[in-house]
Amino acid sequence: MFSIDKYSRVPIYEQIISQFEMHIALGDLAPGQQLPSVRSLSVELSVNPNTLQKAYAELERRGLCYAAPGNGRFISPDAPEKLRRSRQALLVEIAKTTTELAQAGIPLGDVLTAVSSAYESAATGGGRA
Amino acid sequence: MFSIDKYSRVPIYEQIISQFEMHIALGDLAPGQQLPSVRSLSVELSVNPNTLQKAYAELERRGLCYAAPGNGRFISPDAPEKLRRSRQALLVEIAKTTTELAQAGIPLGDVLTAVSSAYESAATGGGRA
Amino acid sequence: MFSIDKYSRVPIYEQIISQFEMHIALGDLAPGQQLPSVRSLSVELSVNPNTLQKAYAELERRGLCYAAPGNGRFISPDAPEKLRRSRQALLVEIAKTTTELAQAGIPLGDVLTAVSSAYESAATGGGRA
Amino acid sequence: MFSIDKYSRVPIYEQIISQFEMHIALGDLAPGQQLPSVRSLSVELSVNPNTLQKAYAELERRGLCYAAPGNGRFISPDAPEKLRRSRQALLVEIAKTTTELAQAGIPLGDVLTAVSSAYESAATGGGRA
DNA sequence: GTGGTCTAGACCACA
DNA sequence: GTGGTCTAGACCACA
Repeated sequence: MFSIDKYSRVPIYEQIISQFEMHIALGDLAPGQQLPSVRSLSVELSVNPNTLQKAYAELERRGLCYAAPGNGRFISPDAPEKLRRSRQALLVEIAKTTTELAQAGIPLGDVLTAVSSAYESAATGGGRA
Repeated sequence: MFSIDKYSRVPIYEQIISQFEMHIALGDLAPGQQLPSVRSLSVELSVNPNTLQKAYAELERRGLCYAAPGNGRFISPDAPEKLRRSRQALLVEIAKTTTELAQAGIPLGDVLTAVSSAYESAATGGGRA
Repeated sequence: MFSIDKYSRVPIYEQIISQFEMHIALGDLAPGQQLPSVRSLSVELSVNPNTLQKAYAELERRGLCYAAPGNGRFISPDAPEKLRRSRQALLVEIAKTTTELAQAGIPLGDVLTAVSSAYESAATGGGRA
Repeated sequence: MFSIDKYSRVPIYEQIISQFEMHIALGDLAPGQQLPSVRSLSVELSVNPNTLQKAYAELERRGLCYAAPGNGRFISPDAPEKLRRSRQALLVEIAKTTTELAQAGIPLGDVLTAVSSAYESAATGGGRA
């Protein structure tokens, strides 16, 4: 369910967060469902438990899961909703910035180039590239 | 010095902002120079004073001019530099947002579509549409 | 949740902005939560919709909320963080401006007077004055 | 008329600019008056001619003096006016930032401390400190 | 229903 | 005269 690229420039805990978010968005992980424990997943992914702890803490901070001490960690009831909204917020934000760039007279080509290259850096992280 | 298209889909106050920025960039409006008063320009352009106030407030927020109530409004001493810097800042900002979108799993195509369409709306405005 | 003093010298829209920021800082308004609509809140506070629109637009500009036209307005996912960062940024900004004032030869006393009086105007507003 | 502190953290060319501005503000240097040549002043102050050239270029960029090639350099007719305006702009700016800090709930004491310490750093530059 | 823009016009403070 | 705020109310796009 998860795959980590240890050689990517994208930090491992961010890779984990992204993948959890993706699985929540796709419905593979539904509200109420239990997440794998830090220990079991750290073994499965050959990742340091601290790294996983950091990823889980961030997911919690984002309200996507919650911990029931002694029982484990579960997907929040409104996790899919939260995800949808934060994507929407990001798209609104990029549209606004684009408007200002257009007003400032920056050519569309320059903007698209900036966006594409930022996307590439974030997505690949250049494992082999 | 200014021309407004009342039938454009680009809001009037944004048209005014763009044109002021252009004149500052070109040096037609130099630091220290006085801007036309809200009332006089509103008459000249046949635009409501409130609309002009909104445009002027945004220019001021961007640090391009400042108001001396009772005396008028003036181009900031460092307006040309602010203009250059804000372009840089906008490109940095759009790169950051793009990174977050990438991490959220939004396909590059969707991002580029959003950017292009926001750019189009800002730039054209379609006189007759 | 909100209280407006119509007789304060602090503009109504600034009172609204401050109170929203406070509620976000305190966590009363959490990321993703929907804000009251322009119209409903304008009725509740007996304030013109335009005035509220102005306050909401500024909150949005500060990245604390975003609008989904037709759906409503929501607290940004990273609003609490934005709030913290903007405080830092403001302190950095005031330091920069102070440096320029010092270089321009303005006495420290004049600067402190200007700052104090601006602070007073913003904070008090003098209900009965 | 000029005094340079070679051990200050404030760059020498900035010290020179500040002092020219001060003399213009006080009227010691009136519009139309000729500035000392780069060479003569560099000898008088025991400063590298390049440093002086940099200061003069900046004064020119700010519209406070102009070069008449072959004849020397002169204070601009509107130099005092320019100075007054840029000070005004800075004071307006610091008032605005202060207002935002007040709105954000930063105590006045913190703001005054930040301003004072920034002023100190700029003014003294800590020759001996 | 939601947000966004614009006009018309009053009123205030400041100089 | 200058800028700034506010109300009242129309109208648009979007869903």
